[in-house]
Amino acid sequence: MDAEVLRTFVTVAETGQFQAAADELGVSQQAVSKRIAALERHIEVTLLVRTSRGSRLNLDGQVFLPHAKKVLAAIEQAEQAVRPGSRPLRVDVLNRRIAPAQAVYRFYRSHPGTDLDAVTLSMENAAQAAQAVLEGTIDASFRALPADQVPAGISAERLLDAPLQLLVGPGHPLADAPWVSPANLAGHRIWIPGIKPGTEWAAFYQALSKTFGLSIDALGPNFGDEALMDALADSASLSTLVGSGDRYLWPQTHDLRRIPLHDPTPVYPHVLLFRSGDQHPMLTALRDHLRTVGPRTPHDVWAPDWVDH
Amino acid sequence: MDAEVLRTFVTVAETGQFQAAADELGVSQQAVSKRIAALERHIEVTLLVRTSRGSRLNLDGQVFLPHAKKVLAAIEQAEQAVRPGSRPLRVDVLNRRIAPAQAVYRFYRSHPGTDLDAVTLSMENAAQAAQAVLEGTIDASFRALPADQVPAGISAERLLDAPLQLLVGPGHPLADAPWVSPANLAGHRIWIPGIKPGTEWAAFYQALSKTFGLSIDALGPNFGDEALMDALADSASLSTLVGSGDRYLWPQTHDLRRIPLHDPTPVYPHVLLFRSGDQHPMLTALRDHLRTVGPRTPHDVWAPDWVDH
DNA sequence: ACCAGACACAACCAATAGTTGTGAAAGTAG
DNA sequence: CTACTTTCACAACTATTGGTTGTGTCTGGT
Repeated sequence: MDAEVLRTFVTVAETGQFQAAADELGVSQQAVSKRIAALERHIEVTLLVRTSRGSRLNLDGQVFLPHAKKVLAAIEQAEQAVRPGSRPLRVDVLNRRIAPAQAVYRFYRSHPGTDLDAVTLSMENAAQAAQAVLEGTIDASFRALPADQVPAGISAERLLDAPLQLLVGPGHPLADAPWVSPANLAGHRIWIPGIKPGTEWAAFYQALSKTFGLSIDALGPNFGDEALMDALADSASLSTLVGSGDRYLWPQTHDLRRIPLHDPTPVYPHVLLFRSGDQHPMLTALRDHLRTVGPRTPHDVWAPDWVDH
Repeated sequence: MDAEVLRTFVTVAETGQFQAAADELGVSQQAVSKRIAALERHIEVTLLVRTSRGSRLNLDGQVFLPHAKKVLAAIEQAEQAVRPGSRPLRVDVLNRRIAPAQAVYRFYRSHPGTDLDAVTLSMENAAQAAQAVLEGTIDASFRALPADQVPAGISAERLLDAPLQLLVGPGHPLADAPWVSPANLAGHRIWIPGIKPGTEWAAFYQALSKTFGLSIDALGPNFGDEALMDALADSASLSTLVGSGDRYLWPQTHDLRRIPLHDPTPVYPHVLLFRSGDQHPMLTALRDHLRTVGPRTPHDVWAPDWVDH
């Protein structure tokens, strides 16, 4: 039972002759004859009355015709359902609080009619996220995956740089500085709780530390934002690093200060991972959008050298 | 897009591995692999994630699976729809007033749950009815078709003999006879209006006339039963021939007499025409029924020699 | 490190579906 | 009534497809 055979039958039924159906389908009349014969042999019922001036449906043919059309419609629907763009693009935004989620949300707002799922995978590290993309669990993921770890079949495009800012309590020496260079953070205690070893976060902060000679304490479990903010507010020496994108997400209840970093500006580089050759129009639009909006700070930016080549 | 391919996909999706699906479908693992690959190539989307411990559906596969099942269900339905017996048997009973209609009705009553359409075709003659059967417009027809005119592909079985009776007015010489031999009708005026030339009726009455030396006036249009009954009631010499099966259908308003014919009993032989090899269970049941009920008068019966060999 | 399980690739073979050429049947025109 | 046209079917051939077996690669477990 082949779609082409059913299509042939429907065409013959509608045109009333084999030759016309053959022309319409772009095959020879004999091929149509064979297909119909095969169909009739398969269902063990003759469907058409052949005369010397065309063919008409008999009773069984009249019964079968709507069913054949229904099958064809179902096939059409099935093919449609998996056509690129007919289901929402599923993007892993890492964490709803930070830059990728905001970027995707802005994209969603600026593209009316888009259908898009922003999800947060509980993936340990970027490699696992890449695997999830490859396996089709999600369509794309914002991660900081080292270029040499991008698996075959996955494309990676650095599309979103999130500048880091220093977050300190009111008693911190840098509390009133307009900005600070990362090099000048050497010696300061920087606490970034909840970074798991082996993740791209760990690698990122390790690279940052090494480049600027910092001592970042990025171990231990995630104690929650409240605990961190409490600690910052109480301490005259403790600081942490946050993405500038999540500005409004940190409650102002603790009178914490955000100090921009410049000269250079360390950015957390978000690489969009997606299946190579994925034709989903929403994916193309998202990439175009991010490339156009240009969230990547153009000059005097630092990022780990293992991103992008 | 082939049913077998979709079935394979569904099986793989449900078993979780190619090998198990292959076993279930009775083909090799490689064949399953090829089929899935062909399907994915056709819809230009990968549906399954292959791992070393089986295969799982990806997002597109999950979307596609119910559609594939729906297509298979539609195919199943389509095949079911034309399976012998899934639609009512369509029998041409020639004329609702006479023997075939009654026989079919009795069959219908004695077979609960049967689904059957008794129709009256406006066919000029038996050959056309046979053609209609052949073309599948109807499934069977009760006719008196000469055996040598049965077209290829049609089977004919004489299943119903309708004995003729003489219908006369009260003033007719035979009005009070308990029965009469057809040979004794020679010389009597017999009027059977509405017989068209070239039909099996005309041939039947012609054969009857010739055999018993009768003079049957079977020409002219059908004036309607009322006109015929009026004429019979008024005349002391006019008679007509009717089937015994339609006994109760002739109103008794005219005080007409029915005289049975015997020695021999002329019967109108109904041959059931149907497509050779038709598997419709209702058709088989109808034939069995008629053969068992045995409407064919067993002895001393006359019928034209061109029926049944 | 090795083995077992799972899927893909390659080579080969049989069956299928297409092609062209031709024929029979039946309606149509001269 | 014959010749022509149209329609579908059949036959022979070919190309493609879909199946098989044999083998390879990858991965997870022992």
